[in-house]
Parts: sequence; structure tokens; C-alpha cells
Amino acid sequence: MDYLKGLNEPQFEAVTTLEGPLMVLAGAGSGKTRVLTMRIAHLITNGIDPFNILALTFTNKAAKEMKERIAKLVGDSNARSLWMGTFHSVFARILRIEGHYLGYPSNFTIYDTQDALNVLKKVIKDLGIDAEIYKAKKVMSRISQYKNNLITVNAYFNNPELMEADERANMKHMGEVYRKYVEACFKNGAMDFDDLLLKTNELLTRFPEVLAKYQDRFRYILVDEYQDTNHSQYLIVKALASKFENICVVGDDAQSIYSFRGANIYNILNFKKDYPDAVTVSLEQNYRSTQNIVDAANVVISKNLQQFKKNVFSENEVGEKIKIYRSLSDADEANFVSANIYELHNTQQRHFSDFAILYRTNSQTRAFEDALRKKNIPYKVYGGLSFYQRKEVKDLLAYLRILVNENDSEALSRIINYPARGIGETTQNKLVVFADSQNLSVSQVLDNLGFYAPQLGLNNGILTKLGDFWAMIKAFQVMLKTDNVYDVAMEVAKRSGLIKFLKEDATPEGISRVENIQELLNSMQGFIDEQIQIEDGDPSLSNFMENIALSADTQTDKDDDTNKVSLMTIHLSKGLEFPIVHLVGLEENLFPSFMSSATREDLEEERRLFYVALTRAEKQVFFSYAVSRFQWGKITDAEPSRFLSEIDSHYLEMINPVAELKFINRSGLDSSIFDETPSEPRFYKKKEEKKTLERNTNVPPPKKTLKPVATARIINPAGQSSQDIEVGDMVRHDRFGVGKVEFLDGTDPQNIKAKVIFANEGEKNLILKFAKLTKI
DNA sequence: TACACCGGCCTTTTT
DNA sequence: GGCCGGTGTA
Repeated sequence: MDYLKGLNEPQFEAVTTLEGPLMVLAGAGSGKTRVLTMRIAHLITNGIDPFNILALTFTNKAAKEMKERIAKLVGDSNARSLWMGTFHSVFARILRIEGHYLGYPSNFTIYDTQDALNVLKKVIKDLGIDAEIYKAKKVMSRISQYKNNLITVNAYFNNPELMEADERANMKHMGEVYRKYVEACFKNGAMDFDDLLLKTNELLTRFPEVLAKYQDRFRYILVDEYQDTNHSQYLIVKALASKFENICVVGDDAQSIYSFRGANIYNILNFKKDYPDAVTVSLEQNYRSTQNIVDAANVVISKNLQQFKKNVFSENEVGEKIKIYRSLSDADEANFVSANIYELHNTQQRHFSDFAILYRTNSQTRAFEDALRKKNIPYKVYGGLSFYQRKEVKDLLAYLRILVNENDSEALSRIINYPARGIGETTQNKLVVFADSQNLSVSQVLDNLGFYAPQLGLNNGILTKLGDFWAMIKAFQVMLKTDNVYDVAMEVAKRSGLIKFLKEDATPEGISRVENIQELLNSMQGFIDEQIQIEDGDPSLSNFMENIALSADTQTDKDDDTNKVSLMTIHLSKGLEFPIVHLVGLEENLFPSFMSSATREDLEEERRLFYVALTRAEKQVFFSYAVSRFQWGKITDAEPSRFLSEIDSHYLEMINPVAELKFINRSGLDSSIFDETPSEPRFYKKKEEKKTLERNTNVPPPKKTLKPVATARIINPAGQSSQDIEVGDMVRHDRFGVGKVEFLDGTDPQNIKAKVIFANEGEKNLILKFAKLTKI
């Protein structure tokens, strides 16, 4: 048992306490994954059949990584018989086997968020209620809340409080919407993400024999990231574990970042109540990061009221301070980051794979991609608008979904007239209405089109088109019986007219759509190859569909991830580590997000997110923020994130000029950044505080009211007169945004020309008299 | 029936 | 800036 050597005391305890309930509180970087994998290995070496072990993770990435590490310890065949995966994928697998208890076919479709929203929109439309009030997204998140708290439609109607709450929210039809939505999904033979958990609960509660079967099977249960489980997941785990109580949960309350998905931090906080005999182990030594990083992170998280007390520490080197870069714009920020990576790559022989760029929202990727590409730095974007969510990809997949599950009316409506084949909205409505009236599915009507034709009220031309379409689908289905997934998909892409249609569009976007289709086909080929190699692999179409439905980021994982800069959201980065982290977009309303600044709870979750980001880094962290950002189609002013001011200044170091240090020093000491009305204006904040050129150059007075010059004095610590514009100055232009003055030309004050390089717009030559430049 | 155009809306994070 | 839904036109 060599692997036990090198564990510290609490780690050893966590690995070797095999029986009974165990809670491992694992601080960031404390070797959590190592403990989990070794624990599993230890179970197996102690004679436990891997078949009896269930390990649940939160992301596919985590599952995959852990499986690989376990395989190294205990061998491939042992690792393979483990049940390891995300909650959703494991229980989808179980529902495929047992779903018939609940009336679901084993080939049920899994709806992603978009599919579910489409179904919901139709429901709302059919009910004839105000779509302005019943916004699909809003309604969906309510439904999701219900489901995650096991409030079924019936339970809803038996719960006056809930109904009243919805009524107060001016949504008295919520129950009806919920009912119709659930019915529609059921009829389509489909489950949404929440259903995978809800239905599992239903299965385990209503059918004791099923529960007993899986209790006996999963004698040892491990749950990673337990702080991120929601109520539904909590109940599943509890039910499965109740027989043997060999349950080990691992988590860190400081890293709970999924409450928007229903994660309930009390699941971990109350573990001791559920299992009074539980052993608790705390892993507090951080082996990942420098002291500076760990200490700074501790300072940040200490601002949260709600947390377990713990003392995460590092005995690594002190390390460098966190460096902060203040940029003019998102583009400028991206250029800094790419230049910085380039330089460290050259001067410190860093691999590109040593770097991560972490951001709050996916929409921030674009600028970094551009900047990295310019410098020929290889990179990989994780997550984001997943490949499988692109329209053209979903379209082709919709054809394939129909082949697997004919009742999937969402897929059918997507493709029945795409590419256009003359089956318009009117026709589709007639079909749906008729099918509903006969209590049939549309596919059943299409199966017997000749028989129903007289009642449909459609002309012969349309009937022929419908017949042709359905014959094509049927032919694909026949083909699926003999041919492999790739060949069928290729045939679908060709015969449906999809490829031809996409190829007609010669714009870059159009070309990339064709490429995406090609890539989808390639990934199918890859899937087949992979499944054939695996013992008892399953290269079927339905297995392929399941794989992609539950994995946002599998996409082209085939290509080598070696030596590329990683770009991802902070959420995705959880559990990962990188020598050098760039944490970007540290601005108010972006991070913390404007959606999460309202309540203390929301803000604390943002802070935990910040903590997660910071603790990804091993050696060095770079923060950056932009004073203006191109978003929502225009340039928006931004101010630095409050999180920056929450870190003591001695952990920090400004990369660029003087003025910023002033800000950091001050805000390190007080919290004026929180004040609604700061005692003194901050130099970067409001337009009104910026200087103008009016006195010297006779520029027409700006339309906006300006504050007295006294403000400007504070803005400019060097004390030079506020009206001068000099080469090197940062200026703002009403239309072009923020830029830097490169060159001034002319002596006549009436006719001075300035060459300004704008962060977003590039180089412009401006006549000062006309260009209303504001010095910043 | 198909498509172009317009206007309003929003936009966090993931399974 | 991009998406969606509605509307007007060929």
C-alpha cells in the first residue's frame, strides 16, 4: 500500500476510514481529489468489489479525471466497473433501465435548456396567457425550483402557500403552465435536466424493490463537491445510503457556487445532523498555492458571514504578490494578458498550458481569443456556447433525435420544414391539432397519413410533401438498423438538404456552419472508434445522443489539450489548478455580476466564486479590470470590482502607473468603495469628474454639466493644469471611447491635430477643436 | 409560404 | 451586439 505513504494525518484518516458516514471538509488545494481517488483505491484493495462503489461528481471533467487517476492505482478493469459520473449521467443511466416503472420508454430524450424552453414557450402560447408576464425563462426557473424541491404538479396544487405566492407574483396560472409543461415532456418521451433527479427520487420512493436493488448495489457511496448538491440530489444520496450508511461526502462550504441551480449549502452544514455518528475530517493544508495566494484568498473569504471556521494555510514559498493591471478597455485587457503570457512563456520557459484565463461570463472570451490569435498563442476555450448548442448542429441532431424517439415533437417541429420544404406553419398546426384531438402523436398520424388524410383538410400537394418527408425519416430509420451512426448521419445531412442549404451561404459564418456539421460527423466517427475499443462499448446512436446531452464540454476533447492556454469561466475551473492564473474583468456589475449584487446571499456566493478563482493558482495571479468595456453594443464605463478592495494591499502590486497605487492603498485601508456617496470622488469613476479642454483650446463647452475643476485636481495628482492634452494622455471621445494620444500636430491653438489610438476603434486623427476629448 | 426587416429585449454561472 | 418575435411584402 505504497500509495498511503506521503499522506498527511487528516488525509490518511480520510482515506482509511472506510466504514460508516464520513465528512471531509477539504479546503482549496488540500489534496481533495487525491484523497478521493486513494480512498476508492483503498476500498478496492481491501476487497470491496468496485461494482459496489458509486462515486458522484459534479462535472464530467472531474469524473473523467478521477477515473483516469484511479485506473493508474487499481488497473483499468477495476476502474471500469466503478459507477462514476455526474449525478445527471449516473441517474439517466438508471432511468434508462428502470424508467418503465414510471411510464417512460428507455429511449427517452434528454432535453437541454433550449429544448425545454421551446416546449415551455409553446405551452404558454397554447394557454393563451400573457407571454410578457409568463416569460419562458422566468417560468422555467420557477419550475426548476419546484422540481429540485420535489414539488410535483400534484404537490403544487396541494400547497396553498406556493399557489398564493405565485398569485402574488401575478402568475396565477403557474400551476397550469407547470402541468401542461410536464404533460408535454412526458408525451414527447422526454426529460429535462431536473427530471433526471426528480424522476429518480420518484422511482426510489414509489418502488421499494428498485430502491432495495440499488441500495444493495451501491454499498459505498462517495459524493464530491457535496456543498453543491441540491435538495433533490441530497434525497437521492440519502435514500441510497440509508441501508449501509457507508457514505463519504467531500466538500468545502467556501466553494459553494451553484446556488442558482438550487445547491443547498445546508446539506453539508447539516451532515452531522443526518448522521450523528459521522466522522469529520478537515483538510487544511494547501499544497497548491503560494502563501501569498492562500493568505489573500483567506482575507477575501473572511468577509463572508456564513461559513465554517477553518484555517487553510500553505507552507509553500511566500511567492510573488498578486499583480493588478488596469486597462482601458476589454481589448486592451486582452492584449495585456496575451502579451504577458507571451513574455512569461519566453522569459521563464513557461508552457502555454501553465496559463489559465478565468472570467465571470462566457461572453468575455471573444477579446482574449482575438488577442491570443494575434500572437499565435495556442489556446482552448472550455464551455461556452457549447458546440452542441449551435443551431446547425442542433438541427442535424434533431433529425437524429427523431430517429431514436419519434414522439419527440420538439425535434420534429424543428426539422419538419427545415430546410424549407413547403410544410408551413398552417400545415404544422393542422397536424398538431388533429393529432391532439385524436389523442395521437404527430408521428402516428404521419405513419398513417393516407388513412387520416381526409380528416386533415390538407391539399394533395401538401400531403405529398408530408409523405415524402416522413418516408425519408423512415428510410433513415431502416438504415440505422444496419449502418453505423456516422454513415446514417452523413446520409441525413445530405438527403435532408441540410448540407446543400448551408453551403449556399458563402459568408464566413455560413462556411463555419458547414465546418461545424463536418466536425459533428467527425466526432461521431471518433465516438464509434472509441466505443469499439472499449469492452462492452455501445456505438449506438442513442448512446451517442446521451453522451452529448449530458456533457457541455466533451466536444472536441479529442484534440490534444497539450500546451494550450486554457480559457474558461470560474465555475468551470473549480477543481482545476494552474501555475499562472489571469483573473480578468474584475469590475463592478461584471464580477460581482449585476444580477447578484442585490442580496447578501448572492454577494457572498460571488465572493466564494472569487475565492475559487484565486485558489486555482499555484504560483502567480494576475488581476485585471477595464475602465470601459464594449458590451451590449456600446462602450460602457466600469469601475473596479469591490473584491479588489477587500484584499489587503500588501498582497497586491499595481503593474501600471502611480494613480492606481493611490487607489489601491486607500481602498486597502478603508471600504469607501462600498459607499453610495464616497467622501471624495474617485478618479476613475464618473464622467463628470473627468477634465475638459475648454479653457486652452476653445473647444466648445461639452453639453454635459461638469463638476467644478476642484474635482479635476484630485483626479490629477501631479497637479498640472487640467486643460493640457499631451502626448501619452488617456482621453475619452464620445463616440470612439477611450484612447491614448500618440501624436500632436500644429501650433495654432485653433487647429491642433491629435493622433489618438483608441482601444476599440483603432487609430484616429482628430482636430482638437471639434473632437470633444476628455482627459482621463 | 418564405423571407426580409424592424424593434424590443436582454444577458451570470451548468447539468 | 445578438436573439426572438412580430409584421409586412413578394
